[in-house]
Amino acid sequence: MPELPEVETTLRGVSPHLVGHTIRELIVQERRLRWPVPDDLIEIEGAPILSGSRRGKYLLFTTARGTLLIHLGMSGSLRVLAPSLPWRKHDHVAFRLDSGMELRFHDPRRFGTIQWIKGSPSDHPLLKDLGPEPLSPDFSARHLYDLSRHRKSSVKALIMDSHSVVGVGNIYACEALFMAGIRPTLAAGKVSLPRFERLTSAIREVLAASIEMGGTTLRDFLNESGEPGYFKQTLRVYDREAQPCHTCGTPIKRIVQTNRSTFYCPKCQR
DNA sequence: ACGCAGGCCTGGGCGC
DNA sequence: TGCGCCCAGGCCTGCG
Repeated sequence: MPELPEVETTLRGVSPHLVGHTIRELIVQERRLRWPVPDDLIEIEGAPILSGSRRGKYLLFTTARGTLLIHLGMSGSLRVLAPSLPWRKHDHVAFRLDSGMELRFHDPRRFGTIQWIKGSPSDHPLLKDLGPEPLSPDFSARHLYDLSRHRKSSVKALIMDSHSVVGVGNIYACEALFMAGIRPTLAAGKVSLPRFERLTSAIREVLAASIEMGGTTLRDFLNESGEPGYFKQTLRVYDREAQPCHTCGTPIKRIVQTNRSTFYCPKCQR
């Protein structure tokens, strides 16, 4: 489920339950995630959580001893619930809190990650080379333009590259390119500065709007309602192969780029 | 150095 | 109903 808006929604949902609280007990049911859950994560027991934040799709919870990093991969989710609730299949890790609740990590495909970072998170290998946050002022048309000169790969690959900008997954890459009227296959190096202006605006817009809608999910977040219902209705090209473009009626095309599905309108996107 | 396919996993949907 | 195949919202690694 998680693209950036879902990660942000998750952060907002779990943070109030974690920040200012202490993890009393760590329970690891399955340590085989993308990388093994590290042994020294046990150090989190007894250390009050000082803050929660997000960097790209990474969730960060800081303590005086270290930082808990969680990535949800393709299928991960977090819930705060009563420890008495039985473990579902694919519940892998639980953090028992002093509040009597627990944070539970669930991930069928196990592409997710749980790491324990000592020292500065921004120096961590997973974080140190990340590009700007799409909703921050550091993310600009000029930034993309400068990065893209002489790049022969596609503009879609550029915006999905976390060195360029974080948090733009396959869905929102497709959607933003549609909004900007840019053909996903276009070589990044051939996109003009004005077109990058449109593209950066579109990326900001689609992510911000989606986070807004994540707000609806926020309320019932703890009941594991899971999938936000806003999704399908909002999407203008993603997963709409052969269906008419909302703007011009032309059938939406599906192609494969770098092993991922790309959806676009062959008429509106040039 | 750069760009891309492969691989990590499970589950859902489809055609036969 | 069952089986095999394809596909999936991410991202690191290693190859050419």
